[in-house]
Amino acid sequence: MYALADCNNFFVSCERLFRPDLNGRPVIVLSNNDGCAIARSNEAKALGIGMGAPLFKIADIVRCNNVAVFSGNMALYGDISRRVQQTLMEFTPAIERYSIDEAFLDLRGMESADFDALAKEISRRCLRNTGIPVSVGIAPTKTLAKIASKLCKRYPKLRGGCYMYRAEDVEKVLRKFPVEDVWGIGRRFSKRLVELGIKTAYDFTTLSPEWVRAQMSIAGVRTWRELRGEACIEFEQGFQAKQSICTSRSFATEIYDFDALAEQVAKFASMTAAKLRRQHSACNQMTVFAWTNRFKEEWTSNRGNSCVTVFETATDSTLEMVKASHAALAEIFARGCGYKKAGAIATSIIPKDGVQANLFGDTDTQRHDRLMRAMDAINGRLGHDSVIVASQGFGDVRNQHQHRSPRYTTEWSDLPTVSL
DNA sequence: TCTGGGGTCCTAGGACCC
DNA sequence: TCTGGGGTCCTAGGACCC
Repeated sequence: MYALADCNNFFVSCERLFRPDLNGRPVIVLSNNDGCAIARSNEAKALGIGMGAPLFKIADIVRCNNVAVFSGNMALYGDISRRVQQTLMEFTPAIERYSIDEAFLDLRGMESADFDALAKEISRRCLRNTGIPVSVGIAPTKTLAKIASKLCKRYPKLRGGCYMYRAEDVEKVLRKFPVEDVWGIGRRFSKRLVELGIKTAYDFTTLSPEWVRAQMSIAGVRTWRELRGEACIEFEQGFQAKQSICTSRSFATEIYDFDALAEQVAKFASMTAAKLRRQHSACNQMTVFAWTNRFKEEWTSNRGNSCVTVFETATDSTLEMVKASHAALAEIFARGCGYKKAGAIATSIIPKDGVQANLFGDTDTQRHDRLMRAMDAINGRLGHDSVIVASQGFGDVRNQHQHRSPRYTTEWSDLPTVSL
């Protein structure tokens, strides 16, 4: 059996921890630049605010219904997420952290347990320890556990825990479960399936595996088998190094100036390098991209561009990556273009201790390593961006966060920024 | 006026090799 | 005049997830 623990409306629940007055009121949390609603309380969902709805399109609903609005506060959410996970660890060390608000638990070996009681107890203890409401589904496959946890949200009677295993019960649930809500069946395929009359998860399980394979490739077959009770999505415990690392942002206003954009891109490359070092990796390649505003007609003929840099030797050096980002941007930058979003992606990632030295390289890797260690140590103690590469610039922040709550649980003390 | 950020996996097709 | 077969690797694009 697998359990899925899914935090309800997670970002909203985090904000409410410190603002209990908001219980019962519609609340939303916004994406970067206060762009879209990316978390909604049940009250906000009931008002018809969709996932990803742009703020300007729901401005009237927000105003007329006294919706509480927050900018995303990832420092807070990350910390609360860690605390929820700590509570989950009280039940088993076999935990797969699937996202900031979801984790799978591997319950194999606990067959004698009363799983329905266990599901409810996990939920109860998470709420008690952290204040976050959590839906816990237990089932023989990950895909079914996801469905079981969704049932908890739909039926408060379940008290946060749902154990689903008997074939006839599963079938009863699947017959009513919309195919588009199944984990692994996204917008594209569910549209096609519904057009073919495949409306529920149960309908999907009645298709032939050959048809599913041909139409939806092996990922589709995996979902098909999981719904039929055959576990075939692996449980991934412990730390997994990322195979690609991306840092990107949209800008509040379009950037036309090369130097201004180069500063932003330098910042992204620098953040990507720091993330690489945090997981003890180095990358062989970096992609720099700069896109125009995809919602604006005038840019349909010029969507922007991207450029791949291949390093002679795999690197995690901020200096090298910032330098490369500048050169890459120079390759793709077009005068007269209004850039709305840019980023830097590290790919072809390998463990840092497996880096092959390059016979002909002229970078003094050991000096870079020492410098990066010092930089990370200072930034770790004094707050990130205490020491930066000068080409990142000191320009004002180009993002909007009008509704940011305090970083209640992780605030750095008010140390001054140190420039070296 | 205003539209997020960060990932994974699979497949098809081209380049290249012998 | 005639122009193979089999394999690997890489990349771009598309699907999915939160």
